[in-house]
Amino acid sequence: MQGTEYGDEELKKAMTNELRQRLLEAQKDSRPLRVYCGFDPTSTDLHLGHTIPMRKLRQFQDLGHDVTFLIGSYTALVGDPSDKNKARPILTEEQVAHNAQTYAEQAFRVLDREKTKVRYNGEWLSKLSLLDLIRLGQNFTVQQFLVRDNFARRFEAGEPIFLQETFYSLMQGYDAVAMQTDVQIGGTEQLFNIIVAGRKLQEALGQKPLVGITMGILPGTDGVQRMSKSTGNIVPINTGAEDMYGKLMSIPDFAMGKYMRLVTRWSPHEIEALEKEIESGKLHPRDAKMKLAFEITSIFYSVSDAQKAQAAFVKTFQQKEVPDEMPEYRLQSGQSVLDVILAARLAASKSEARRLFDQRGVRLDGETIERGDVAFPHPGVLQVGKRKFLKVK
RNA sequence: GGGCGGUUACCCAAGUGGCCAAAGGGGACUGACUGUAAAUCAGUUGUCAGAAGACUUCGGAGGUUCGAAUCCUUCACCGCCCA
Repeated sequence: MQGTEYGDEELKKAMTNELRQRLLEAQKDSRPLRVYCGFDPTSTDLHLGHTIPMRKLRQFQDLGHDVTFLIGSYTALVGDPSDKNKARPILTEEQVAHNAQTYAEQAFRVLDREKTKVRYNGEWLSKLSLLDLIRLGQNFTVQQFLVRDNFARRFEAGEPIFLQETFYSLMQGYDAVAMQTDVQIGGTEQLFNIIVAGRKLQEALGQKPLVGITMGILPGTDGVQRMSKSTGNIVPINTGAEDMYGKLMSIPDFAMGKYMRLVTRWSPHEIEALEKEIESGKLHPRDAKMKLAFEITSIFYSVSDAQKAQAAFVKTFQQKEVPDEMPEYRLQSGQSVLDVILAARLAASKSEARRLFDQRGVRLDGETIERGDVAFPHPGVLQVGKRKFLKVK
């Protein structure tokens, strides 16, 4: 149960026991457990935070269980209140469809394509009638929802709680019913949806309530706030090995433990051993972080990609040399340095580019260029900031 | 339906007629240093202009004023209380 978090010891014990029992039963009946985790396609990029439950799915998969990657095509229309302190904007069906496609592809960086069922919850949710929905709702009271931490906080703070947000839990609970789920995985913020809604509906509809596994929350690159696109601290999956490696090297030292526990394939013993080595001074924190970055990068890319990324990192940031590979740009006559930076999109606007000059962040073959409005001196390697390189020919 | 309060830049959040391109925090970016794109320290963070300055921005539209994010009207959305 590495990386799980329930916020309540009793619950953790209960779920651990139930899972154990369920595994035994399944073994006796020689059938795999039906395990799923739902992802709402609310953006186009999956990031490391998303992959935590995905990796738990993968573990089940590797143990021979029946894993479903559920795309919340319908729930995304409603918007999950769980991971926000305010309601999410509601997406259109087109947006959802588009995002859903990109999600499934990215998911296979973690999951075994052959063994994974990809389903959309619109499959069954779209068929529910109003009466069905009412019947589902009869299993819950408003008070039960108000107790939920996320709602309680917003209620206290006088922030909006939309009625449709309560449907969200019902819908997710119904997913569990529709798939006759044995085990559901999600982040800790899914506790209510999984443990309350899912289990309760299953029981009400004559199914055995699922075992909920809730995973700890991964902080973003700032090390503190939850990884999320809107706080701008994500490590996207489809970002390329080098960028992923670099972004991981930029997490604060104190966040390494969480990343090791939640994202790597390392065992608890290995992690403890590493941490001891760091503490005793035997292992340099930087080297530990490099191991971490290497491990995580190689999960999503290949080992050789990770090696390349590491080599490039060492070269550019530790030895401050020019990387082997970089985009090229063909200089046109009459272009100033500023023109080149804009044309190659190394800065978002002229003002931003100017600031970079003022801050002494622009170099050509190692020589700082003080102003942007001069003609491009000569072909060479243009460096903008720490990590943007351009071979100008 | 009535009363009151709110809508500010990437996010959170101050600002209630000129000193506001708009405090503060987060994020992001740059530099120094280093142990790394960590930590720490310093700086930057609307656009355009070499500087002076100009232009656009504070939910939308209109208005008052020499001058508005700040006042008025109206529209939209949200919260609270009452029904």
